[in-house]
Amino acid sequence: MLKITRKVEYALIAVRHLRENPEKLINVSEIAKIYGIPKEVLAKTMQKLSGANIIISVKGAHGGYKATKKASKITLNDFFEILEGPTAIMDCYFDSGCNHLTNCNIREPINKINNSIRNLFDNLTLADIS
Amino acid sequence: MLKITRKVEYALIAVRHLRENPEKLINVSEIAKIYGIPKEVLAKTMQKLSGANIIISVKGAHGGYKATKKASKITLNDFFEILEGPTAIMDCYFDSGCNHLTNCNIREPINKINNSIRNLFDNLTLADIS
DNA sequence: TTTATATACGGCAATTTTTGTCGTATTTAT
DNA sequence: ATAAATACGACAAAAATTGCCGTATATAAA
Repeated sequence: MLKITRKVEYALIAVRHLRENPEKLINVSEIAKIYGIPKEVLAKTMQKLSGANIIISVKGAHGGYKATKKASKITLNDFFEILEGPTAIMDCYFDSGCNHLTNCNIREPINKINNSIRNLFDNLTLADIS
Repeated sequence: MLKITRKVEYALIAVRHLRENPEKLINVSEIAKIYGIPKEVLAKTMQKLSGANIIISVKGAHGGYKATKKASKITLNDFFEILEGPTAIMDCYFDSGCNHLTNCNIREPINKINNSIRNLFDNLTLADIS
């Protein structure tokens, strides 16, 4: 529990790699090969990051990706939410229904914990892990 | 991602319930009914908590559980680890192998984040959520 | 203009993890 | 004895994650 997904792990690795090589345009295959990541999975993840302007894509032969200036300022919380949706240790925080529990006595403390975690990730940027 | 499991959720609910009723001995069926939790799942979880001396079990007819004094001082980190093992956002932190990535560039930052999260949960006790 | 190489995107299969169910044994109050 | 409770293990079902494939589009270079 409390794990990040491989998708996020791959994305962190890729962004760090791009930021370490700010000049070059680097393609998915290259990153996938270096770190032993399945190419297609990484590709889709990169597309999401590109859509969120964390990285820039160049199509066609000799194309690839490079990190944007914005990248360094992205918080981990934003990064996670771009890839995985809202950060919360329990879904009931964002669902109104909470259909499993007819009578919940821990919603408030859970929300406090959620806020603490979100606060933690709000204060870390991609620059902090690159 | 970054979710706690139902097992932990159920355990938090149950412990809070026991702590709200410190006099009585309360059985699994009762808690399961009140909160709409599958009895067998909760039962197994309670057994783990009992093994860790967070709650006391009394067998036989009119048996049940009640919270120990120790319970209030248990940190969330300990609580989570009793039920789910080590707290870490990536498994590679505890595995030595990390067989998926031949060349990892984010291990250090990940470890920092792990430490931050563990620090957060080390400073919250069951009393804080009861 | 053709070819090779790259991103973009959607669907689906395989795997892993989580969640829930069942059966049996043991303990204890009545 | 019987009923009600915990203790424990095995397995089934469901959900989430992870990986793979096919196709479309864009672009550099031959």
